[in-house]
Amino acid sequence: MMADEKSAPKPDPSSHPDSRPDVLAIADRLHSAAIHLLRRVRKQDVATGEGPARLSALSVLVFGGAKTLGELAAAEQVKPPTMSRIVAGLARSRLIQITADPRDARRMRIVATSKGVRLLQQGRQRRIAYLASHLDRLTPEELAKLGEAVEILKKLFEAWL
Amino acid sequence: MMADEKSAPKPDPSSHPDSRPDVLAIADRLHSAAIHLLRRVRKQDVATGEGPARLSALSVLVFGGAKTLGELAAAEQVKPPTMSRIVAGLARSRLIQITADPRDARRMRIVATSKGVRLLQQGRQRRIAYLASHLDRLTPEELAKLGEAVEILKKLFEAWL
DNA sequence: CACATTAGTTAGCATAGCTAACTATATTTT
DNA sequence: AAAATATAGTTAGCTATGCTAACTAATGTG
Repeated sequence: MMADEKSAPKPDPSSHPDSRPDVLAIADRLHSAAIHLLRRVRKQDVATGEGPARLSALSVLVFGGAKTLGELAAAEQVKPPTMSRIVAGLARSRLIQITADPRDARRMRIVATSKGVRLLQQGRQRRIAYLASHLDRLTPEELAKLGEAVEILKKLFEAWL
Repeated sequence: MMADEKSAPKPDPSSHPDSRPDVLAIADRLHSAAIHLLRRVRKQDVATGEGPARLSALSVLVFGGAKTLGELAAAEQVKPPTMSRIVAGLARSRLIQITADPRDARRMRIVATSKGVRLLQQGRQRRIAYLASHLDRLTPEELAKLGEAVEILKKLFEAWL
């Protein structure tokens, strides 16, 4: 895990394309906050018995429907051989079902099984409940600000890649 | 990577300790936003030539000063054998310096070398600059809200573990 | 001094990432 | 239609990160 890295070195606006000098400082702390958040939440996933790459690929299938191996690899930003092994592991645990594509024998059609859906939803439930139990310490005003910030980020990500 | 998972199932306030029903929804989206953010920013680290575990351990040393192997393992929430290999890798790349503790020959004193400090700062620079270049699309108002939210999270984390 | 505790290492296992080289099927070109 | 090319996945083999169990070495403690 990254260390706290509280204080970034002072940005020098004259040598940087950013028009506003505080953007770097906010980027810095946002980065640090995201690391801290996930570091804490991820520990809940151990209870599912599956590793993070498998859980993540499974979530693509559960929320996005049937995919080929190549589509899954692209969605996860991973190379095909890597996804090949992840898929093999998920199949061994009976969390996905693989069938042949009738149009193109090279392709595989991958779907989550009901067991896969169940496992993912329970894991998600655990993570979110854990995070929510801590957010519960915040005041309603703080919570509202957090909600707004998340919406801003969501919008930003849509225009990112 | 986790899929988007936009819409959480409606929370049932009667069956959950949360007094406010929207806490779960905010937790859900905050979690998703953190995943998306780090997924994007982490790719900048490839340029350092070191893996994430080594960079993270190195950052603890750079920002926290000398540590023993056990202290590093605790800071990274990792078991000693894991940290043992991470430290070996960092030493091989001359990013850290290991000396014996004169008081206790079992302990090792680990510090970042100037090469280590340089590498970490450059990597950090890259990550933050990349993130900042995207945050630059936001309005000053949005940026300010983001800054507030980060402060709220920071405060929350301090009272977390 | 004998025994227990503590700090790190070694061995061995699993997951997860990569590239290079392969097989099998489709598509395109000649 | 045959040959060449392109595409989908797999296999083999490397590195890095995580773990537990079992070990060595040094320190404390009775």
